[in-house]
Amino acid sequence: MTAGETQQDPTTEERIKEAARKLFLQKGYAGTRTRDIAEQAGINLALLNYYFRSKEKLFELIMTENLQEFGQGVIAVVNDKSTTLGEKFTSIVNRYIDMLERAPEMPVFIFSEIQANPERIGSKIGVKNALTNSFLLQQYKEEVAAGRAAAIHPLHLIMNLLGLTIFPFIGRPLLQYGTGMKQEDFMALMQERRTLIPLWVKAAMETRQS
Amino acid sequence: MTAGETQQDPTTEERIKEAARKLFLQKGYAGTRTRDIAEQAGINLALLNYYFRSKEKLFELIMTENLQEFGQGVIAVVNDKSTTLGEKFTSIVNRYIDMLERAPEMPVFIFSEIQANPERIGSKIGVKNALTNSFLLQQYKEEVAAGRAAAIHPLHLIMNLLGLTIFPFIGRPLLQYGTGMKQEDFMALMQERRTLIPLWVKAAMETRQS
DNA sequence: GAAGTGATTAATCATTTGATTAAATCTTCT
DNA sequence: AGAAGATTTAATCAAATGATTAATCACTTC
Repeated sequence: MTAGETQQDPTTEERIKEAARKLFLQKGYAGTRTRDIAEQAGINLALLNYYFRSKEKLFELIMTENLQEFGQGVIAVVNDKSTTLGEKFTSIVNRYIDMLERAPEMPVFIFSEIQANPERIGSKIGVKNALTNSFLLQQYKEEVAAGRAAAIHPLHLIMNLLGLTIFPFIGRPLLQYGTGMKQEDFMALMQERRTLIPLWVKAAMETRQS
Repeated sequence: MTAGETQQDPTTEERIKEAARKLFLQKGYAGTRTRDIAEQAGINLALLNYYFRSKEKLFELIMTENLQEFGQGVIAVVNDKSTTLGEKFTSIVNRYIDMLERAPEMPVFIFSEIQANPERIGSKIGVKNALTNSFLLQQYKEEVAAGRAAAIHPLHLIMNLLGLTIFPFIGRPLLQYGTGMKQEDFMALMQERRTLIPLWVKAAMETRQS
């Protein structure tokens, strides 16, 4: 099994990691028992410690990967010199919606773990000042200078983009319950938002306080 | 101590509830130890069970109150016959920002508990179909009929309003870290959003796909 | 001031939970 | 086949944790 695994059944180590990812994302660190992970992975409890030393270590691995993936949603885009501001909006929205279709629990997982244990996270975050020096910011400033955008704090833009995109997934259970909407209808709305959100963010960028 | 407590020191029962609220909101159900609650409240561990029977019961109390308060952010507003659509937007935004200044951890708490344990919540939610029959919805339909709003699904509007308002608080630790921004600067942005968000939501409402 | 009642405490219980150990099984190489 | 090393298992440990109990304390009532 050692090397060159092209589409083989997953290694025991991978099975554990997969099970851990699923349960941690759903139940959080404190809400997940190592025994649940073992059962989910179909392995003996001791194997978890054999491969990953401890629950804590396994969690840190999962958390780091998720923070990484989550951060890439913006980082990979904001410094692209070859795209317009509007194209960046579209790209970020699409990246996040793609991601959230695969792992809708990710945002709640990340934000709740940060809220519960801010100190534990610190080191693992790679977004430090990713926005303040970005090319996106520069492009926005040009828009403002040219009078095509209102001079609001650029963090408003980022909040708008992420809030409009990510929040529906965070609030989905409640929103769905509050409207009696079915799963597939909800997902259809998310598809509409791929094109709507960039338009809205641009419109917001041009809105001036009267 | 029995009755007529006007601004007295809180009852033991209240102290426990306050401590529980604080810790549950921050750490979640699974992450909170009854001993932590007791310590935080400055009481003996047994008193928690004396007053509230069990951790579970105490949690349900806190959760119900929070869901209630969170739901009132929209429910109390959407059926007001005396306000315009725009006034409703402003009212909802201000209500949530007020709420989130008091309890910024509330959204993450609510959504993560729902995600971790959807079945336990079900009964406690009072937002069932609160939106589908609301007066706000009717007002929006009139705007569409009059050609003053684009004919998008009204849930988009709600998502926009809540996403723009609530998400910044959910993502605050990450956003703050990612920009190196200080606490008070962040809060200043939230004050700006009180007036900006209603404008943006209205602008979005009028945006048509080209 | 004794009895009664609710509030509070220290001590303890039973279970859960993360982790470890020692033995068993499987794999690989010769 | 058999030694060597990696993987897996069942059993067990120690600490943490939710809950209970029996005793003590504080206050009221008669």
